[in-house]
Amino acid sequence: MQPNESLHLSVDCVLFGYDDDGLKVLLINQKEDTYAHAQGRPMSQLPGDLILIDEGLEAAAERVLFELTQVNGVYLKQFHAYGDPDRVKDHKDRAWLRSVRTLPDQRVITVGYFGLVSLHDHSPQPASFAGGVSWVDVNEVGPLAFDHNSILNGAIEALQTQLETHHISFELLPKKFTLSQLQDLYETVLDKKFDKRNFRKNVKKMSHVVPLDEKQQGVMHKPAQLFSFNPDQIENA
Amino acid sequence: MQPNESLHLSVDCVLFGYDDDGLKVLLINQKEDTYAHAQGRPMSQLPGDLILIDEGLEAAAERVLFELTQVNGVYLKQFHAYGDPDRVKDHKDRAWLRSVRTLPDQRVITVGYFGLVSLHDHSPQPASFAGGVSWVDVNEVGPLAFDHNSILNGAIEALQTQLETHHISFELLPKKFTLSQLQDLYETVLDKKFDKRNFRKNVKKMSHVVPLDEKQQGVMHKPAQLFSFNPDQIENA
DNA sequence: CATACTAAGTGTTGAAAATACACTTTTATT
DNA sequence: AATAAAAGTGTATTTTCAACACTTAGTATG
Repeated sequence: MQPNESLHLSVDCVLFGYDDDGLKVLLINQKEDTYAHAQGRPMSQLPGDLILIDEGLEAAAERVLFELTQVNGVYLKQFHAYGDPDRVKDHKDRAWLRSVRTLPDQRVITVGYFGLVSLHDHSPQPASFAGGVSWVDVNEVGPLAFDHNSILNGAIEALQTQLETHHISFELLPKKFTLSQLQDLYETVLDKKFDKRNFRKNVKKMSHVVPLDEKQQGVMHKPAQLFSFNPDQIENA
Repeated sequence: MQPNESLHLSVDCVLFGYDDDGLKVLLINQKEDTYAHAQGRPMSQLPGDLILIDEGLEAAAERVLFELTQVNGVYLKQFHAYGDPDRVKDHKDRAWLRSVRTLPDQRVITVGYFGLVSLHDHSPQPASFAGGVSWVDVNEVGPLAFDHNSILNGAIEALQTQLETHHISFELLPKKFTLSQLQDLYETVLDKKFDKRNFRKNVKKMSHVVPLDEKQQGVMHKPAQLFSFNPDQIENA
């Protein structure tokens, strides 16, 4: 039983951002100049980094996210660990690795976390070191570095199942929202349509969705009633 | 961003075994003599080990399982990674660590897998190196080493949700089984009762459960019809 | 001030699924 | 032949899910 002398561990964060425009994921664009004298082309990738030696996994995910988005206290959930021995060995990824890692040939196991933010009210300001940072519609994500496309897919699946089993929708919505916004969210994330009346019937049964004494403003149609989530009623079990 | 020079990664396997007697989990009893000249008492723990430097996570889980049970090709599923920096620092666990690890102070992150076997027909022969190995009823598990009690709980939860969403029950049953055995399995794992007639109605709708031209033998009551699973009909999605 | 535009909001009906419930049958044993 | 033990079976009720179209409240425009 030989020990694993030399093996690195990282976290990768799939940060989902939602607004009326759709579901986005935060991607990092590798710096162009990394590739000035190397083969390969800059690609996008998920925000991730090696964990610190005394840092918990969730703490690492929070730190990486904060460093990249300045956002704190978002919903974060581990969904899968990726440990293929060759997952960072692909030719296309070597130039970038050489530019940022002291030991670019080292095997890296990564633990995937997905995070949820609303792009409505607190729009996170992506800190732009290490190349650009951008929100990309989940349906328009091109090829990513490493195995990040499968990590993204794993995160999307995890988000979908959790949206149906846990009460997490409010993490993606503004504090005050309309029922149409809530329905759009479900339709976007689960990629299916719901009947408006049936959807509203179900919402009325959810004790954690509470109507406010307030209406939408500045819209050129019948203003919708606003709702919010009652944190006391949310069982996150 | 200091790198994680020195950090170990292991897999821990929660191997569930099922028979008419209940749901068991495979535990390893730490060797008594490890503690001859040390404080602390021998405890039970989950089978787990450091992964090899070129080994995938799932491959590592398969290897550990094979080394401990001689069983190959069992259903194995990753469910969670545990990375608390102090998870192997507890006083009670130090004597054992010193006896088996070259670097007992090293932080270890572990990835949990759960596995399923039927104790009915192929009863795995626990290889008995590293102390005894035993099947313990999941409801009678005492305090385990490290954070293995929470890992076990995580595995039980994962098993429960997967039993309801995926078709995995046959992994825990003999190739030929009765509907009462199937129902008992569901009741044991999910810890709730089902109505016999309604349960059977539901089973009849499952195209992957097929009746055989064969009956139970040697029972002193009406012999039950035997069923088996049709692998072609099982969508593991 | 009337009209048009836009999305909000609202109930009912039929079909399907889930639940509750008790007696008869088949085999082995004595 | 009687008994014991679990297998096997059907119906009625309740609940949930699915399909479906018009009216309302506000803003903008002529």
